[in-house]
Amino acid sequence: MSKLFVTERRHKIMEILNKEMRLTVKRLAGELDVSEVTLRSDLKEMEKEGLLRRTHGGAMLPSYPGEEVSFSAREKQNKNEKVIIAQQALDIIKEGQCILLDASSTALELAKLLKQKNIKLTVVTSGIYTALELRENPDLTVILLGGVVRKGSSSLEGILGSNILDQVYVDIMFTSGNGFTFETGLTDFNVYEVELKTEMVKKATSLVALMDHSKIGKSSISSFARTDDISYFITDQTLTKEQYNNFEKRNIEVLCPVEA
Amino acid sequence: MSKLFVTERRHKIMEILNKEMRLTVKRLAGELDVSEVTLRSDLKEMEKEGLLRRTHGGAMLPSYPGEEVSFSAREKQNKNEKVIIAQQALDIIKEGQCILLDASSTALELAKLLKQKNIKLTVVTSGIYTALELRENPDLTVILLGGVVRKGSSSLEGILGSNILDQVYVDIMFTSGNGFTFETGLTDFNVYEVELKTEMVKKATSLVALMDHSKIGKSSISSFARTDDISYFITDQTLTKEQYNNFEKRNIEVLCPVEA
DNA sequence: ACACAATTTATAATATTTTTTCGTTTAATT
DNA sequence: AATTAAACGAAAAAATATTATAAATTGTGT
Repeated sequence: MSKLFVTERRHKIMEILNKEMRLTVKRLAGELDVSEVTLRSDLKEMEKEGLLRRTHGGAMLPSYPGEEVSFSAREKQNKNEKVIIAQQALDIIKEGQCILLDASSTALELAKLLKQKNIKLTVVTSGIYTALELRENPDLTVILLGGVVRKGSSSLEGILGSNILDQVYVDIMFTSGNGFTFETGLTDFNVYEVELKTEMVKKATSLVALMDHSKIGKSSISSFARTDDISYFITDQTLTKEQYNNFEKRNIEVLCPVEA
Repeated sequence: MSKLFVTERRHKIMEILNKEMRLTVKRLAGELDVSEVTLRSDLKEMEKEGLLRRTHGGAMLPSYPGEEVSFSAREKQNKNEKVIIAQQALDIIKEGQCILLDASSTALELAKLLKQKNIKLTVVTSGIYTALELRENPDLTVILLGGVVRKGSSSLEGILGSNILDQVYVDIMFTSGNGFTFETGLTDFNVYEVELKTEMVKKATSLVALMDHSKIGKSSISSFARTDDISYFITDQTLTKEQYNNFEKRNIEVLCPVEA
């Protein structure tokens, strides 16, 4: 097998991990034919991005809410940022609309806020936990898309369930992702999830990106929306003038907290 | 079996403990293939986290002061009946099949058993918790149907998601319900859930009813399967000769526990 | 071809996990 | 209560895995 690029290798690691749910550094080294040191640095990076959980000797899929394991510290830390983003997103939503939420944790935060509101909405989502959260509020009609469910992901995957989308008219889609650059648009790493997200983006009249500042300037493996598709870009920190201008040039409305 | 990670091992310990309610260090050492010392340190840690209570030679589930015996006993009783039914259902399933599970708690028990098996299957379900349970096992391809999610129900409702069913070939459907009589067939009370179940029944090559004895002879508001649709009827108590003959007459195979 | 940067590897020092050993404690039995 | 076998805890030893650092490799641009 020819040498892989870093990105390709990490992609492969995720593939293996998704299939097997666990992996050892040793086996990986044999399989991918690189040194263990290299893989450890891969795994370290990937853990920082929340793609997996490191253990001695290997790595496992991260555990998600709903499982008995306690939340990782990282989850909790980023929560504030997600709430800040979700609160701003609320302002865009109007009574009676039909909105689409992906399975991201930011959209889950938005769902938690919606649960407490007195506003009639139809919400379509690909996130299982998002749906479970929203159903608590009887003002909301909650539709969960169908598809493949896999360990390590609370999202539905694949386009099996996308024909539900043909049966509803969607005003706004709220989505997050693993990275955003002006060139690549919104990107994510799970190919199957991206497959579904791409379909979701197509259906939405307007697209709202929910991206915390750490994701700006990064890009992941596969893209599910071009920059031109985006109508609103919501983030948790004030942007640089240059970034701001770039958004303005493309007619994208930016929402971020006012200067502290 | 390859060496487990610490996390995995402790997870397994909890699994065993939850099932057996008690465990000995010695047996664990044999089962998990690590030294007793290692396990003792595991148990010590886990006790600190409140996951279990240490004893000489082993560990037990922690007992909570306010535990109400009556309620939990009754719960368990009901659960046992479901487990008895689910275990019999297992025998019908063959490697490589595609099965359909509804959102009933009996089907959820079946899912829990399947989670522990080493058998490759495709499982399509309308139960959210059923899907979450099954995804833990990588041998299983889990497909969740889409649809409306409502408060108080962990089932998907309505036929929105039923076109996923057109894309898979289903060998067996396992379903429960609120009532069964020979005249009305299988019945349930939630009309929207029934709407989806009806579609599911149509798709399955063979239909297996999972009904505890208390439901036999009762009938609910709407029917989702005629008696003639049923291939197997699984229950938790021995039937009367009359009931048995009635099933036989219609060519329905009955599975129930052998006389005590 | 050269220098520069990025990536990967080798190696050695650390750190973690597991087992072994052994004296002590506990529980069961006489 | 004395005896005995099993279970325990502490600490050293062994086995693995990780990190840091420097060296080697590869790719890039000039």
